Amino acid sequence: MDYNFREIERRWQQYWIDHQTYKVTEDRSKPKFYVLDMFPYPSGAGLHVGHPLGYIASDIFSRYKRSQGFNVLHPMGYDAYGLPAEQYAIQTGQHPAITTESNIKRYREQLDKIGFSYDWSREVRTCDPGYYKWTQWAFIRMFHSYYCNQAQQARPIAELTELFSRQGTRGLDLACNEPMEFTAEAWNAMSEKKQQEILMNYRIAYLGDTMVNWCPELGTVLANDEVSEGFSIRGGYPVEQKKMRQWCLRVSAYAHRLLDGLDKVDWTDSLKETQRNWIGRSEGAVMHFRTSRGIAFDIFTTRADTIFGVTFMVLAPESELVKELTTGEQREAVEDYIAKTKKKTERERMADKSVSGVFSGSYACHPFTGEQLPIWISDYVLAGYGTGAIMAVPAHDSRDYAFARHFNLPIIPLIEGCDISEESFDAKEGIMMNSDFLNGMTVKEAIPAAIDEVEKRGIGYRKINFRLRDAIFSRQRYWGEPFPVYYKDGMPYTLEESQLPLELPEVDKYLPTESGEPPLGRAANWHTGEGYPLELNTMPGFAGSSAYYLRYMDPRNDNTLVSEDANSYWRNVDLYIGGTEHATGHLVYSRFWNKFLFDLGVSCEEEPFKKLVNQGMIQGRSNFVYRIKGTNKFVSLNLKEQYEVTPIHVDVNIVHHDILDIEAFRQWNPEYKTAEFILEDGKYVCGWAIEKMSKSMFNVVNPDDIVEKYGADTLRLYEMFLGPLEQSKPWDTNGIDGVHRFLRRVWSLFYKEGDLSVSDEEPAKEELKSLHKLIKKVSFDIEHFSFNTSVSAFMICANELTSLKCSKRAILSDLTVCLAPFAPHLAEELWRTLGNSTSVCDARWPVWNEEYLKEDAFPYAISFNGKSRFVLEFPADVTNEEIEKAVLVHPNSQKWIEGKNPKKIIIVPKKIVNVVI
RNA sequence: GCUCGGAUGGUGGAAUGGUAGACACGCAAGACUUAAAAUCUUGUGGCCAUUAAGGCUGUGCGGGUUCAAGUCCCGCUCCGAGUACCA
Repeated sequence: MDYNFREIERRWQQYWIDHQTYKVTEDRSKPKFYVLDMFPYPSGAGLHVGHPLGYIASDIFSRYKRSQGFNVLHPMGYDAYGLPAEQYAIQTGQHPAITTESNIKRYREQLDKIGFSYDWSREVRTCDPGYYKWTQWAFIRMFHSYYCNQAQQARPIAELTELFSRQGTRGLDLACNEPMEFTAEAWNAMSEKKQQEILMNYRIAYLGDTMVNWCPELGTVLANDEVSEGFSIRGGYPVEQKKMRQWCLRVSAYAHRLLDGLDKVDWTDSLKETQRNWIGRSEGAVMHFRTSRGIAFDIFTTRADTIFGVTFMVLAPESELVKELTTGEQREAVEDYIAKTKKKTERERMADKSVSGVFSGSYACHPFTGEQLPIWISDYVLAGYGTGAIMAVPAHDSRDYAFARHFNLPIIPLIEGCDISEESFDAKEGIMMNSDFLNGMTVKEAIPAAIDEVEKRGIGYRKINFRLRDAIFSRQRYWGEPFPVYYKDGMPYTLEESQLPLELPEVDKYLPTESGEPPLGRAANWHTGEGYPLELNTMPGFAGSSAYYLRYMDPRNDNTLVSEDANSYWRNVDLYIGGTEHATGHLVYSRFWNKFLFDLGVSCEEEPFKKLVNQGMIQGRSNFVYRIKGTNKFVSLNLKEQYEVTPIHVDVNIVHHDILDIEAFRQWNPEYKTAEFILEDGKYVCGWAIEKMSKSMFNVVNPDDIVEKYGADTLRLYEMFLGPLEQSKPWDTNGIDGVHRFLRRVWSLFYKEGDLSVSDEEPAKEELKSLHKLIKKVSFDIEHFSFNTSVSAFMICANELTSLKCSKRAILSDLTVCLAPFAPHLAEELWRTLGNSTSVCDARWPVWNEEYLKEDAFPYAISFNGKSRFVLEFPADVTNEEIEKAVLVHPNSQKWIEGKNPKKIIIVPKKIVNVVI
């Protein structure tokens, strides 16, 4: 019998379905382990060979943990809301739900062929009402919560109303959009509407006015990457910066905890660093300034020490202060400037390094010297960070320097010996000068000293600023979760939790309405029972993916997002595998969302993902043929220099080991039917290059094809064998034969000349050594996500056992269990072949025995190296004297030392012997 | 600009500070075959030597620490990824 992988894989996949082998329950008799993949967006193109890389790794890990006695939760689902389905709907009129459903079906078929151990009974889809009910529920809870900075916790908004009516804002430290102060009397005297408006300033999910890329022609907000040079990429319509009332999530309130939490998780340093930069903590001070006409405003600075170098002030063009501070004669110039900057997207403003700005006409008073400082307006200051206003210190900030040079403003150096003739001196080092009470201090001493003085004089205070901004949560789109929100008297109110889910309504078209409202504006009866209009925006993509890992714990529960029972058992994700591209998106939102649910007591762990591994991208390996210009003649790679040629991408599926299948090429495209070839050694050799895997490069390799040709087990092993999991690497089908050969070699350990031949004899020493070397190595490698080297270990073991002609049951049995996570189908088949009646998935992971790994020769010479040294291994308890004696009598060393008369034998730790001649 | 990675044969890649190049691809030779494919065996960093045995050299570049460096430290070069008027 040959290794018939098609038959084997079909049979056991069916068996696993029939016996629900991978279904898990909250079995409290076993320790839990939660292994999660980032769920995919089911795109129309289906899976290519790069997608399953992380899934295979997590599947190996899950199966390994299971065989170690853990109760493993390993679920899968779909991030089903998304733009491509909606765009397809706009073009074809097909409902996005239908497109999504058929894409999911295709994904599932492809995934099933690879033999994953998912518990599909727990599948979730973000577009399923039973699922998004809980996305909407979390939103309602965020709406009805505020963030208390003192307690560092989200609290019910009802508690805040209570506090306001008792003490006003006195003594409260709250996360908000704008700081407010009022007394209890003032609060109690306010109208209901006014109170609601004020509460909006504190809600965790709030309606706020934020700057967005607005495209009037398309009637929608666009993301930065959908805009180029002031025009929409789709359609080429003008885009402007517009302040719009949008739903936002107060992620910034959690900045501190999001930052601190990074110390408690086991992620790579680079990913943590990316998040730290994104959260962007900076320590500094807020300082109060006052114009000569008495208008007060605040700035934020991290360099309070440079206060005596301030020569002007700058406001962001969007700042509220611009109107107030612009004087009559400057009004026209200022308005002109603001109109110009408005046209640019934020991204363009960032890209455009040229200096621009306009004088406001006002002057600020220096808080220490009383000097008059001109107030300018420039787009190099961002409204969204700090207070939207800065004190400019041109000598020690490169941006201020460029601005001062451009507009001929004074520059005062503050650090002894610094050269500011060509550029500013930005480094935080040196001795202060020109700075009154700070003179003579180092910069590091001067920063706190300056802030102390500022606080003492009451002209400012210490402040930690975060770069992290609140998340804009509205989209003017159809294919997303509807907000459980209606409007009454212009104010938003949430639906009752019992009214959830609020299902996505049908619309006639998936475009904005004629009056520019989002697509939901087309829905009939889109209002509450009382006739109040419902929210027309939908939620963004990250809404549904923010808490899906919690829902997997209890996916069919209709009463709560996750029961306390299930949550207290599964707790959080022990291992999360996915791409780095989510570092500042999903992985921030998800952590925020979980912390909020933690504050609510719904999630019992503060961090959702304990360990996170980023799998690398698999790139494509493209092949080229070379057409001689102006002909239909193609020349082989190494002869192409003799002609003038055009390289043309050729489908990698008709190329083998860079040799073109000429017949297939002629069939591939009618244009090449009559193609002629100039061959080398009778073959057409193709060129190659590493590029992104995409249809247009003809380098997409479909996992289905690999499974069909080599089997799922070969695909799994080969994807792991390609290289380190975390590294990006090109797919190259060329090496796959080696892995396939290995599996056949394993098969032939069991089957000799077609017949099963397994003996019950006691294993020999060498066989045990080979097996236990494998168990040790593979156990270690799986724990360290080094799957490529464990595949190598299997190959070495199989080669050794083959040459030992091993067919001992005891050896083969353990080998099969080790192989099961990697090649589950083959392992299952062989396991049954050995006479087991239960699945290999239930077999226990073997434990290695160091006894078998010991070397028996003593001393054991490994090698000679260079002129004066050789390496010997001794058991640790051997004394140096014994070693010295042994070195001199050992045949290998004698042979080497012979005639050279060693002067000295040096034995260093780890029992390395150096012989000095 | 800043941050984080990386640089090892023809290729993908192995090496708790201890035989550099495991394992695999490719290539070469051989066996089987009418032939090819498949399979199996052997060889395979470079240079020199070859009847042998062997020798020299070698992990991007330059230093350093160490009995011992691909690995640790300092200074460069190049490549990749992320991020960026964040005051």
